[in-house]
Amino acid sequence: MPVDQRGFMIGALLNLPSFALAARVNAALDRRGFADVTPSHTTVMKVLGPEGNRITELARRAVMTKQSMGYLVEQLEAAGYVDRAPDPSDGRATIVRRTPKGWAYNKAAAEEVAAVQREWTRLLGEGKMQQLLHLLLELTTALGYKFEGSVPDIATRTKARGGSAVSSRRRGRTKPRA
Amino acid sequence: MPVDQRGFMIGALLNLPSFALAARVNAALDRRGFADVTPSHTTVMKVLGPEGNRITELARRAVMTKQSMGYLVEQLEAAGYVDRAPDPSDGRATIVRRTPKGWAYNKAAAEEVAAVQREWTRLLGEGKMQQLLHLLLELTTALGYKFEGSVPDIATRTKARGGSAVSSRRRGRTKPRA
DNA sequence: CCTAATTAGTAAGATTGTCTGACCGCATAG
DNA sequence: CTATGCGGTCAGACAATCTTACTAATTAGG
Repeated sequence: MPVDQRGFMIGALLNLPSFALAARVNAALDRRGFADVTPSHTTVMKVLGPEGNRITELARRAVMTKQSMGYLVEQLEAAGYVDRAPDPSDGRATIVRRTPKGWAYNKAAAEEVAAVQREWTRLLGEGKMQQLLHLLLELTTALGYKFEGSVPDIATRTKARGGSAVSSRRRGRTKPRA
Repeated sequence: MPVDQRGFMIGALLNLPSFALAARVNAALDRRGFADVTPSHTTVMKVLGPEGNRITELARRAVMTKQSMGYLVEQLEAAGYVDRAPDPSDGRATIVRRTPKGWAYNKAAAEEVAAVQREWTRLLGEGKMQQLLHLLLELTTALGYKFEGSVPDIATRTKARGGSAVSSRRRGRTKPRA
């Protein structure tokens, strides 16, 4: 590619494979009987920890309002992927947890990502794929993400409200309270 | 991280930096006076070639319907980022092209991505960043993406309808025509 | 202990971006 | 020169967001 582009190549170079991977995995999960899980629901499943979490915590991790998260959780519950139990330590809170079906979804998703990773390993060669994974891990770690549980902890991410959820700002942050 | 996770690490390892980058760049562009460009509009600007393109072509590249693309282009035109000219070679078609303001946006976006890339280069070291970029370029090339113009040609991507745009399938592909 | 401030979650309503279906006008191939 | 196809718009539906406003439970400060 043109040399004068190298300075901002990182954008496309991260986005294109990321997008391709998501498309592949989503399509595969549809075929495997999880067609009722939309990309939005996938976001929820990604931030949902193995022991379950509160709505508010999920909303914070997914960088959306708790109302929006509540809406998505409601649908996931209706579809049988999660259930809600009262939090014994706090009467206001509910804990959202995976059901067996939710775990099956998780397993299937992990398998499909693994399948794509194997395919890409064939394309790139084992050594280069290992290098790539290692470098990406170093980058994500340097950016402050942690990989302790079965799911990356994105809770530490810079709040970024108004980073991805831009639209609202279009009409001027609404009025400063009546 | 746990070894048994390495098999599908690629998912998070691509997604997290990709997301972080997008958030950073969007926030910066907002501050620089482009707050009226939403993430959806950004998609359009990403697939819009330097010479301009037809709506249909843009829709195909962005993997969305031409109606949706028409809607976004309309807004970008109203906001002054693009204009529309009749295609001299085809009376039906219109060419969507960047205005000076559209080019300014492009320049600002490239600068911001470059700034993040420089920052990440400091975190990782020059050598490792070059390695990373090289490996990612190899991967995207192997996946069939091309980097000839100023914008990656994602036209060759597998159509993927029903990969990312899953929602519609939820209520069963609508009825098979009355 | 009370009261005030905070937090978890829900409710109601608006908005954005997307889709499908239906259409019009130009283009091109028999 | 007519039929079929393609570029684009219009109309209507809907999913996933957001904001504002609220209730109930918790925690902190006298």
